[in-house]
Order: sequence, then C-alpha cells, then structure tokens
Amino acid sequence: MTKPSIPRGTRDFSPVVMAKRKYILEAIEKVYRTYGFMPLETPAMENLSTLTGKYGDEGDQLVFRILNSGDFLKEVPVEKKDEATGNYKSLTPHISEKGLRYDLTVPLARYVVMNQNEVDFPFKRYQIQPVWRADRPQKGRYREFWQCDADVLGTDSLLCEADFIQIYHAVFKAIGLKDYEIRINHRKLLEAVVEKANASAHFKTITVIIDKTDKIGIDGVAKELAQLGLGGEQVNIILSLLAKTPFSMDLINQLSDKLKGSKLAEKAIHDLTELFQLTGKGNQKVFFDGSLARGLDYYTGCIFEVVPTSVKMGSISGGGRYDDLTGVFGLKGISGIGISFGIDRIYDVLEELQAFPKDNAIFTDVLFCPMDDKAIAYSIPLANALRGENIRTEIYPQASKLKKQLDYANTKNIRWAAIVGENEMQNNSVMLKHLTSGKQELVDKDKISIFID
RNA sequence: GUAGUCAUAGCUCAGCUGGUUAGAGCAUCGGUUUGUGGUACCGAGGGUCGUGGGUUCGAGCCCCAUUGAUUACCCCA
Repeated sequence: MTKPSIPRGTRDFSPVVMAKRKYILEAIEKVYRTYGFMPLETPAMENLSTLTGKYGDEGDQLVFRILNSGDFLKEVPVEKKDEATGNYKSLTPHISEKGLRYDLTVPLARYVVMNQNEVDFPFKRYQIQPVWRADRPQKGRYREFWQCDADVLGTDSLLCEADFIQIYHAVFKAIGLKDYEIRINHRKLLEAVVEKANASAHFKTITVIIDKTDKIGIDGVAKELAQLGLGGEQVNIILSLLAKTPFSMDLINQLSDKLKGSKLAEKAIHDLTELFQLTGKGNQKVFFDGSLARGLDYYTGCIFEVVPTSVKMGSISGGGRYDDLTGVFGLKGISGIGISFGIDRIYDVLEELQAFPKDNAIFTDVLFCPMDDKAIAYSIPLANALRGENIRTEIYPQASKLKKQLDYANTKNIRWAAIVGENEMQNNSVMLKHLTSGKQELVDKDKISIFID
C-alpha cells in the first residue's frame, strides 16, 4: 500500500480553514457584486495555443501541460521519437495540446474575443478560481492557488481606477483589516523617467529592478542599475523617482514640473490628476509610490498594489490598466483595467492579526442527543423545524452514551444540546442544555428556537 | 535551473561521545460514571526510525546515494 500524498505545492483545506477562506472570498465577491461586476468561470484547462506566448519565455515554462489521451505517441514523427532522449522540448508540441490555466486574465481575453458579439461593453466581470503554475513552491507560494480578479473591459474612463480604490477600502473594511496601504503609480511615468535617463532600451529590466526597492533598498537598486551599465547621472534620474509619498495634488504638480516636456509624462499626469479628483480627499491610505512597477509588462497605465502595514508581508492585491489585452487574439482597441486579490496572503495576514471572527469555527448551532432509537425518530421533525428557521441543526446519528454525544458537541464548538429521552418524549419537550454555561432547562418541543441566540 | 536546512507514532517532538525490548505530550478508542460534557485518573491500539547501500562486533545516531518536505535566489501572486 502506498502512503497517500498530494502533489507538491498543493494543499487540502480543512473545514476550519475553509470557513475562514470562505469568509474572505465571500466578502470580496459581495463587494464586487455591489459594483455591478458579473461572475465568469472558465475551464481549468485551455488549449496551449491560447496559453503560450502570453507570459514570456519564463512563463511558458511554468505552464502545466496535459498529456494527450490515448496513443499520444502516434502523432509524433519518427525522427522525433529517435531524438526524444534529452530533447523533450521538441517532442512536447506533439504529445500535449492542452495546459492548465496560468492566470485568469488571458482566459478572460480569450472569452471576450470569442464572444465579442454577445459581450456588452463596458464589460465588468469577476472571476474567483484556482490557477496553476509549475514552479518551485516556497513560503506563500504554491503550484495551485486562487485568484480573485475583477476587470472592466472596453472603457478607458478613470472612473474605473477610482472604483477599484473604493473597492479596496470596502473589502478591507468588510474583513476587518485596518492597517494597509494602497500604492499607485503610472506605467507611462516610469517610461518617461527611463526615457529621460536615456535608458529606454533597458526599460523592462529596469522595472524589474526598481520593483525590488522594498526588498533591497535604494542602495541595492543603485547597485543593480550600475551593473546594468548605466552611468551615475542616469542612475540618479531613476532614483529620484523612487520616493513614496501621500497621494496629493502637490505631489502631482511636483512630478509634472520634474518631467516637463515629456509626452509620456503628460498623459500620466493627466490620468493621476483626474484620478485624484475622482477619489477626492480622505484617502490617507493611498500613496504614490515611484518604485512600484509590477512585473507584468502588459500594464500601460495606472498600476496598483496593496500592502498590509502591521504585518510583514508582500502585496495582498495588485492590478492596473492595460491598453490592448485582447489584441493578441485579434480584437484591437479594447482598453481594460483589473485587480486581483491574493486570498492566501490575506488569510495569513488575518491569521497573524487574529482578525477572524470567533464564531467562524461554529458549523452547528443545535445538536440533538437521542437516548434511544425512538428518540431519534422523535427528533427528526424537531430538527427540521429548526432548520426551517435557519438554525444549523444535526441529530447525533446513534443513541450512544450521553458523554460521547456531549464530547462530540464540545469538539465541534456546538453551543446547544437538545437531550431527548423517555422523560422528554412523555412531556413533549426536550432538555435544552447550553454548553458554554452548563445551564439546562426542560423546553416545549415547539418552542426550542426561542431559546437559541 | 542554483544553494542551504530537515526527515523518528495520525500530529508536535525527545532519543546522551554509536550499545540490550525506540519514548513523551496531543489526538483516537475503551473504562472509572445504565441520561449530563470541557477537568482528573486508569488502560488500549498505533513505528520495517523516508528509501537503498556502506562503515562497525553493534547504526535512529557516522558516510554515500536517492526520494520527499521546507527556505532563499531567479521569477512571480
């Protein structure tokens, strides 16, 4: 017999853990719905032609591939079979045509393009599903994890950006997370600065480097930029952007002065100004962060990231605007913006702050404890009546010793036990015991629900 | 892909410079108590010490390999 195990980087979620995860997921979903986002689900597997080439070379390596069913070797040309040893990459396209979804954004783009005649723009959808990546798991990083995306496609209105900032506030309020910071930046501002530093050829690498500012510090960034071959003056221009300051009109004006004459900067300043006007004041938790870059290179406008401030943890949400997500599938000119919550990290944050509600671990309100088989039959209609009033009720399935039944109630954090024996049945009642206080009372069988809080 | 750490009961871990029959707590089950729990007491089940090889009179402990877990780097959520 083999020892049971699950693939590395995957997890089981116990009932207690699931209750907490649901608490977060339902809060997010509820907020999304209040802003008019509609649910969308897509298959776990996509055709590889949909997935490959969208995430860069590294990303393509991380896509889980699904082996073709049946005689998967029959399509392989003979010469490939011969060279298969040590040359699996040339073999892969012949034996695998499908892969597991790598994120929710590409499937969204695929869906919109396939259904462009039915989709009404602006198209607001949310999607909460697992995604899979074939990389090395480590802390806070899994091969199967959940993304909670919301996107708006088909409008370049800055109201979307403003909405998402409000959504952040609403979600974190709903789950009781008080200490967080929303960081924003603009991709075109980054481009403008890199352009001013005369280093546009290295733009992509530079964004990766400055995105690490939190981790390696300003000095570390300077060092890596120098290693890239940039001169002192170039490095200084880029470093001058990295400060994090409260999001304000003053700040926007400063940026505007600093980058005068740049077309790219003009657009960015315009966006930030409008966003500021739409979000209004009272946003102490919103910061402009020049070091925020986000690795994904499809972002072209405002970008966001949310970081908890009272717990040492990476970003718990991110997002941004992209000009041309559906272009790769042949539908041009659709601007969009999206955000995504990292449920696993939010879970860890709430756990560390002990911010989950205590009654989250309670799954049953009342346990009927029958003393004999007749008592089981007696309990069924009573239990159903309680369930009809939305009281979570179960009947202990055997007329076991009372000690055993109460032990069961204790381990499940059940607060009420309805004990049913000869006496109770004769009196048309149950012995209702409150398990946290130990008090009990003979209660009429039709009036149980009155006592349940 | 690179590097470090770890692997003993279902879980968390003890196990001395290598020495007789590998232990504890928790969890599970039974009992003390024919219908009153969370505490206490008694008892039971559960291990080829990740796997394979080597050194040795003797290996849970030392050496090599291998597999798995975990952490950091790359990249990412």
